[in-house]
Amino acid sequence: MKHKSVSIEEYLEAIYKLSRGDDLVKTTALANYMGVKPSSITEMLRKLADKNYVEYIPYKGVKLTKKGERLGSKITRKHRLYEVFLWKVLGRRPNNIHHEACEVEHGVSDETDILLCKYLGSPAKCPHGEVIPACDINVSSCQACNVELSGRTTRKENLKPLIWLSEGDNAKIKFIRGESKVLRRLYDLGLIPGTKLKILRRAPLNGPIEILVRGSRLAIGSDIAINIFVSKD
Amino acid sequence: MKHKSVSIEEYLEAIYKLSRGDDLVKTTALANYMGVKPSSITEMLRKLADKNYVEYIPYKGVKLTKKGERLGSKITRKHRLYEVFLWKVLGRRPNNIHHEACEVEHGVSDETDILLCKYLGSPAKCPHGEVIPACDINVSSCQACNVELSGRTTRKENLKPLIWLSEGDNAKIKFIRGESKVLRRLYDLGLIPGTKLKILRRAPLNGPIEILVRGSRLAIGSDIAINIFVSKD
DNA sequence: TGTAATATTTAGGCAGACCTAAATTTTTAA
DNA sequence: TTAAAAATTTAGGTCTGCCTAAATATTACA
Repeated sequence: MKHKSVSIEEYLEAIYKLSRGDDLVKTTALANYMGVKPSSITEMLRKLADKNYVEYIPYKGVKLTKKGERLGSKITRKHRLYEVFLWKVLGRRPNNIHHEACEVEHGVSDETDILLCKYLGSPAKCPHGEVIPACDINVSSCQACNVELSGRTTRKENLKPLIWLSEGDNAKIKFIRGESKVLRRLYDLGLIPGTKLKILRRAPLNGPIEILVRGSRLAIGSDIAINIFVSKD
Repeated sequence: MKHKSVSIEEYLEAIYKLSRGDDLVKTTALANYMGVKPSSITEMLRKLADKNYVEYIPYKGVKLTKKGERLGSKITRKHRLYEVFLWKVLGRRPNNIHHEACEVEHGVSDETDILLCKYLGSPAKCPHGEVIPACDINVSSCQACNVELSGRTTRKENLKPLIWLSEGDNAKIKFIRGESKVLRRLYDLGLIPGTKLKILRRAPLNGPIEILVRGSRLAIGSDIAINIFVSKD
């Protein structure tokens, strides 16, 4: 591998955003989002498919592979962490910072990603309210990350935020983000890494999510649910 | 103007670094520094000259115009401030961070530059010991910058750090960087913005600099001199 | 001073990421 | 169900920044 392509990362980030990791994304949607002509999208999708970042069905749409989702969510994460930095640390207003984050995100290293995340207190959302994806260190909580500093490995699975699941989905908790009080609160509810659950009902627009855990119903607010990352089964 | 070119900024940064703003830089020196073939350098220098960023004399070398120096020093500044951030705030080791700063520098906005500078306490050097160029806000000290938050204008002149001058040079102090104690210390020595001076003797390698101010000799350490920015006359 | 070594530029190509215009497929709705 | 509309892809360019090889200018030193 010689020189990582910034535009490949931009495409993956866009597809990640428009698909939430699931649905097929259409050429025109991408073209509008990225501000290029549809024909340029087609061309690039071919290239992404060649490199195994996406599954591309001509005329139908495109969706990320595991590999593409891994990179797409990583770039998205760097973008949003940098936005949080500009906002919380430097005091910038949330408008006007998106563009800067777009330019910088491709240059931020994985190491900076992790250190910045800790420095910012493992934030859950960017200044515009979007979920910050989980890191890819193989830990089950941010607390664990604070303890073992070296000898880190990488997660094999791509995790989804619980709040992205649909009614009826089954999943297993894999990672809990945030300060120790988040972890404790979830522990009290019996929601720890390894716990299996099913989505029963989703209130619209940031309302609570009803889930089934070990046979009993539970409603959790979106402010806490945003810190729960799962693997769908 | 449509889309600012990252590589133009990289060339200007390299020329700035290799020339310290003064001397002619040779094609081969640039080629080695930038890791491209000399023929690519020639081609780019032509383009830079067209855009009035450099004065290019074929077979002889190249040097920055005012405009080129302004941009070259600005990029260098962003690069080094970002390095200080990685080093002092995130705790990264100085080695291995240069590359990341190179990638990110072009995306850092002027506004972030200023806020980051304040946040870091107006640092004088990057982790590798290189001088961080002055900002281009039209103030005579960092203290002034803290006071007037809006209605800022831009300096018309490009300033040089005092420590870059040679024996015999005459100059005028235009800007003093750093916390209030730096300003006070220099004030006690009679070195305030507007003061004219002449370089009498430079000790090698970060030794003190002897200057002539209002008829009397004065020796200032390089740790303090690094915060004095002048216009050569 | 003249010639070999070195530095630099010129000429001609290539790859990436975009574009327009034309062709084709899919969708919509009469 | 089918024709018009919309979406998508194909074909053929452009522009940027790099490369190699060949030509030319400069420098070094015998």
